[in-house]
Amino acid sequence: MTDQHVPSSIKDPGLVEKRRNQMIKGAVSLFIEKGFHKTTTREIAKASGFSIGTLYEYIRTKEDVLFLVCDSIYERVKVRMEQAFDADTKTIDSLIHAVTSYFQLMDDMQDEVVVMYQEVKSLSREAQEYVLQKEKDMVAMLVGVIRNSIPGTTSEQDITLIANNIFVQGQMWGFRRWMLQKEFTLEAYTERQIHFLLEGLNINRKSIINDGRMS
Amino acid sequence: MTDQHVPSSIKDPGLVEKRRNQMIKGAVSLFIEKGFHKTTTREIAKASGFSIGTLYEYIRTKEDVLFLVCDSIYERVKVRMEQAFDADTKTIDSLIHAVTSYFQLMDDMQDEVVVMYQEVKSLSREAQEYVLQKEKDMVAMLVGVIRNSIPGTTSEQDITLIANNIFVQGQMWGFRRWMLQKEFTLEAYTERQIHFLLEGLNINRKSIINDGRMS
Amino acid sequence: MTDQHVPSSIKDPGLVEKRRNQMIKGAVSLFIEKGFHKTTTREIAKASGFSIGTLYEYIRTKEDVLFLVCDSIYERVKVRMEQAFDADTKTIDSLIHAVTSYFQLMDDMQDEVVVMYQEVKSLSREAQEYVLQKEKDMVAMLVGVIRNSIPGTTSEQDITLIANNIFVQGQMWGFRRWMLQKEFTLEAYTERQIHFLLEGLNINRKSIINDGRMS
Amino acid sequence: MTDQHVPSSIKDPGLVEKRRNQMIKGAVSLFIEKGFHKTTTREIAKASGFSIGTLYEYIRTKEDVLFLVCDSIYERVKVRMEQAFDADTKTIDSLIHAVTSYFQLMDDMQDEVVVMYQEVKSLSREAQEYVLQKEKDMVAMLVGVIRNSIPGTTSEQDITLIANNIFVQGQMWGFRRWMLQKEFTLEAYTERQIHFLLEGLNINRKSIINDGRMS
DNA sequence: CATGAATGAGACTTCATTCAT
DNA sequence: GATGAATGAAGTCTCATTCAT
Repeated sequence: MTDQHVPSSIKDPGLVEKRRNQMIKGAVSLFIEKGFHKTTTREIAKASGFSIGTLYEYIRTKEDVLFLVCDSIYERVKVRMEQAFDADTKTIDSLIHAVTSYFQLMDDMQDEVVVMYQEVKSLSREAQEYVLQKEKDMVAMLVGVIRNSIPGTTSEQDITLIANNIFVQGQMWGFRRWMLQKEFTLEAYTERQIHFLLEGLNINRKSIINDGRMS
Repeated sequence: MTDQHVPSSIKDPGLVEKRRNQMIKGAVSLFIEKGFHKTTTREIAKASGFSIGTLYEYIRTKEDVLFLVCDSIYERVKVRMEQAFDADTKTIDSLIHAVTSYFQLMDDMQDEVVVMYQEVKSLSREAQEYVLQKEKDMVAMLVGVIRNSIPGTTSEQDITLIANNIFVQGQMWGFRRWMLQKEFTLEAYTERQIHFLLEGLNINRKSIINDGRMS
Repeated sequence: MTDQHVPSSIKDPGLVEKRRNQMIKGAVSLFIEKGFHKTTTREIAKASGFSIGTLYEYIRTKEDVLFLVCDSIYERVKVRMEQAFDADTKTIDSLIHAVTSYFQLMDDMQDEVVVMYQEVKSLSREAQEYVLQKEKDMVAMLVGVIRNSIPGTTSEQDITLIANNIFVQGQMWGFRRWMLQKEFTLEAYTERQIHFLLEGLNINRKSIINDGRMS
Repeated sequence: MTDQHVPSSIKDPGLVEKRRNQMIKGAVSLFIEKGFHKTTTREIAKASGFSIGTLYEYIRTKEDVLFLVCDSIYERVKVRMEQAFDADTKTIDSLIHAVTSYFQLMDDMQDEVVVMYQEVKSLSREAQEYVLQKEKDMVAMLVGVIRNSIPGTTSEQDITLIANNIFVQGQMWGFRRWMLQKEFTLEAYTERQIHFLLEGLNINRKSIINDGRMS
């Protein structure tokens, strides 16, 4: 869907979406490689496969590219989280599944996620608040899963804290890869984090063996 | 001590240290306010209390300022961690004390820590590796405390994981302040994180009441 | 009549004229509002009611638009001057009538006239000479009226000078509106200028009351 | 005197004045040659004898150059008018002298004056109002001379009108040079305009021969 | 040692013009 | 004939860095 937050001079919405996707794809890899500030608009244009003039038909400002990139990453993460979290079962397994899926997702998109968190501060206050909301939505999803899966005695505050812990543990798999990915496979990392999570909640998990791998 | 990694044309080491401290102090607040890339060298010079010409007597490039700033923050964090972790006691209380002290430290220096992690990627590869080593040292300190404090049956891998978790939980207090610091006081945050930590380790903590507040 | 000085790729002369009239109308108001240089061709196209592609079917360059605009203004001024100056009577009243009509005209078209004189220098030398000729024609018309209306003892040089004075006094009503139109109504301005004109020529004007208002 | 309306990053006011004078000199000739919009900042820098970077140490914006140029021209005109108008004598000769001097001035500075009036509209509203005030001051000077020199029966309105007429007649010597300077010498032009001026005022001037030429 | 004026590479952005549909 | 997406030359302005004083 065409992002209505960044106006374009091009009228055809389908074209706008297509070109912006090219743009995001090109920009993400550049941002991963050298960061937002060291990437020039000409490089973005070239990596997107069109001229600098064309680039500016689809955005107003270099910062718009960053916004589009961040928004797209958030969106992709969110969509995949929604897919993974839709289990109706209210068992501990659905929490295990959610965490496993989320960690897998953070592994798949680690470059994007790392870049996004490093550069988001370069957005305008407005734009930052916009993406912050998406972040809150995602934490809320995690909160929902946890609340459904564990004994009702846990306080809302504790649930929030645990959700944040899980959220950040997913991110740290990417941010601290130089340490963690030398010591753990993703599977081992996931297993141990879930272990401590459940122990922390005093849940006598039968088995973590039959957790599903997410699609 | 004068940082030997950044050469200066000035001979007097005492002067170099003095000027660099002025510089770091000025630069940190600018970086916190507007980030490294949006801060100009002129602004740094002015905030440091001397001219642009003088600034360049004490550094070679703008990146040197960032390095000095990151290094200084790491150093301050490390020093305070060493002070807090020097307990010889091998009890669970020393872990509790260490975590509490560390979280307090992360609260005190949250602006600096946030800035440092956001900008460190702008350093050269060399410089990044240099500061990464400090990061590893700090995690190692945490590993040491944990290993000393808990039953010997815990695997080294688990200890590493727990150290990383604690480390990141300290950082997230600053990074996610917009969420956490609305829901928790530092004390409550600390208490609950320690609670889940010990539960996760199946430690039947007597009391967390007598944890020391660090200096 | 289609202006043959600016070629068009469109064959149908009626259409060319129609489109160019739309174009001139749109462009004039833009030029009045923001000047030639700050007006973009896209804005001209939009104000004209067609697309940028279509605009370029009827002109070759942006400068052509300016030429068309200047030419159109000159033409409109000239036509109205011809209507007002066609009196055959060789009396002082026809001079009074001519000046009155001309000032009225300059009042009606002050925006256009101001814009034209401010932007004409942006035309090519050729185009400037072309419109300069129209200017000369208009002064010549004034010269004709003066020569016919006043005693034959006045030198040709003086007549030229007076024609230029009148010409410029008409323009200054628009150019210096911030001063003159605060102090004078158009009627008062006209009356006093004619007064000094006739006094300067030592003409014992009977009455200025019966000067005609032009259509 | 350093123009306080355009801030500079250079601290030494003497240097600012010196460099700005270079700048104005270079810019005026470029503006005369090709107009403000077709002159690039790089050309201005080169014509001023310094680099583009240095240019921007002394101004914020290209428009600042135009403002400095217009202000400087106005100031030079005003200073010379003050010198020429300072006569205390309340005779018709002082009017004659003033007009003669003013026309001479407009002849000397015709290029500058023409450029200034053509480009002043590109200034911001603020800046336009600032220079407009100088224009008003100059007209007021003319008004003062006229009021002192002619019989007291003339109305203030008429004096204003005459002052504006003289003012514009000076300008038109430059603006309409393609016509006037082919037909008149400056002396003849001056003589005939003064002739009509005095006749218009019904002043029986003794002789215009002994009018002073201004410095 | 300190200063700050000078430099110019290079960044972002605009916009007149073209041309395939 | 009409459209509007694509182009890229060129413009304004910034800022890290140098060096004469």
